[in-house]
Amino acid sequence: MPMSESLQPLASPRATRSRTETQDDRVYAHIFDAILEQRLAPGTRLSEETLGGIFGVSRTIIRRALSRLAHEGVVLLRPNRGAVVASPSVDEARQILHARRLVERAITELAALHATSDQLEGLRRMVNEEHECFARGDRGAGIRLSGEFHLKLAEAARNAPLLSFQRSLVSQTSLIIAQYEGPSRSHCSYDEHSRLIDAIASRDAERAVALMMSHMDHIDSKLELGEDAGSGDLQQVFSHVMQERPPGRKPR
Amino acid sequence: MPMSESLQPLASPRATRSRTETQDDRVYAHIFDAILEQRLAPGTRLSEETLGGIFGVSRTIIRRALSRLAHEGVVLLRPNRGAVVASPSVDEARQILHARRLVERAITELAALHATSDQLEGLRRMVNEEHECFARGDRGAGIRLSGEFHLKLAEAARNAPLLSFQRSLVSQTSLIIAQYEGPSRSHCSYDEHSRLIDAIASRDAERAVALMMSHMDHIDSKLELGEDAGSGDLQQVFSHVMQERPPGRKPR
DNA sequence: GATTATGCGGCTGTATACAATCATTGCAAC
DNA sequence: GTTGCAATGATTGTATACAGCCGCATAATC
Repeated sequence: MPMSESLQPLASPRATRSRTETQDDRVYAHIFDAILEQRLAPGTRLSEETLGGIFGVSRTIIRRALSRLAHEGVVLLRPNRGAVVASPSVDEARQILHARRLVERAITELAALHATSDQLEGLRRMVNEEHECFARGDRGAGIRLSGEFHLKLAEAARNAPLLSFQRSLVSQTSLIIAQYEGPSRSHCSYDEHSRLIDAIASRDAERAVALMMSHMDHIDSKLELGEDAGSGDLQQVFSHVMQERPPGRKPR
Repeated sequence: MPMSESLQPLASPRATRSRTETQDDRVYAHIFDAILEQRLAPGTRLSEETLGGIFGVSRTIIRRALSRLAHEGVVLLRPNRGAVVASPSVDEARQILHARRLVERAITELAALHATSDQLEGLRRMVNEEHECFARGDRGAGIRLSGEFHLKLAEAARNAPLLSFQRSLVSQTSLIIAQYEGPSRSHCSYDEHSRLIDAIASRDAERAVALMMSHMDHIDSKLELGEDAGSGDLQQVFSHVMQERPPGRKPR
């Protein structure tokens, strides 16, 4: 089959993407978004052949996309056993959130130094978009946009390695939120993002960092990363190691 | 050709590697080490076919290895134009070193909390090995081992995302050292590493961090990241954008 | 003589065929 | 009824064939 142009599933998930993008980027982005928006639950198997069928490309492309996703930690690649959507354990979640605090602090400081007015404008637009998403109840897109806000901020910090690390942390955080968010669901108050931008715009690094840290506290407090001490629910305890299975499963 | 066992070039570059490791890892490690030990200079082209011939594997494997290396920033993957050994610009170098300070601080604090005596033992052994390398004048292996020390430390910090980020930063730092190190070449004093271990072993996080930061200062001071203001040497200025060429090149 | 076409060689991008591996299921033995 | 084993099916790991792109070199033109 010579690379049929058919089956092109929906246009690019979001508007802003280069025209020169290659196939892999398209596939990568689609799977990525699907995971972050929870259309693919943690633990879901990602068969190369199936995905190849869906996107109309060969396994080669899918494989590369999965490899990238694995590098970012949103997909787990088990040798000879295929790929699954990652489901961070409570301990992993703590590590990720800890790392993220460090990075967010650094990024905030740098952004307060280097952010251009264009970038600040872009950030404000993004907050509005995020606000709209939550207003109309699109939780998945909200989580994703909230993540993209932090990514845009990282861009403003002008430090490539930090940006790339942040990308991986934000992705994984989104996964954690999707997995562990408590019943409150009030959510990443766009208001916090908004005030953060104000502080950065006025070049007040200290205040910006303080806001960011309290923002992080907020996120942590909404998660239910219990004490991990025997919840009694086996299903829950082994969720990070369990395969997904069709509802009616037989024990043996 | 069914995967000829021939051409297996030298055993694994270092002793400690799992038996279950796949071909990939072997190729990856070889190229990685070659770059860090400067047997492959920045800018060198890495042809898939050539490498495949050398290691006796197909381009598929080489491609994966190169992709991993690109993720870590030691290889630059130019679409349709092949891979080259990365040569960080002065600005990129600064970003990397900045990020590294952040990470090293965090890692040092965590290591002071969590390092086990086994890990401390391993660190001390590593410092000795490093010492021997410099003693017998093996600069390449010295740089590599010095990097591995910082990686082992990151392991002791028990934070997977930080470890993986550190891996990428250390690799790139090695590249920077190889590229920009001044004439002094006195080098990453193993003594500093040694005293750092002492501080961590005595759980004195504050002192450990102070030592680490002065260690970072030391590294910075040995680099010649000039003011970047017209060094006059075009070759140098455009090194990050320039193709490598055989010595006898004609202008047009 | 300088500048722009054009053909050629080498290399990468993609798809696919084949081999190896793992998980599952059914059967036999205890 | 449970446990261990072997065949089977599905899925990934690897190699390779083919197509397309890039850059260089030669050749043609102004």
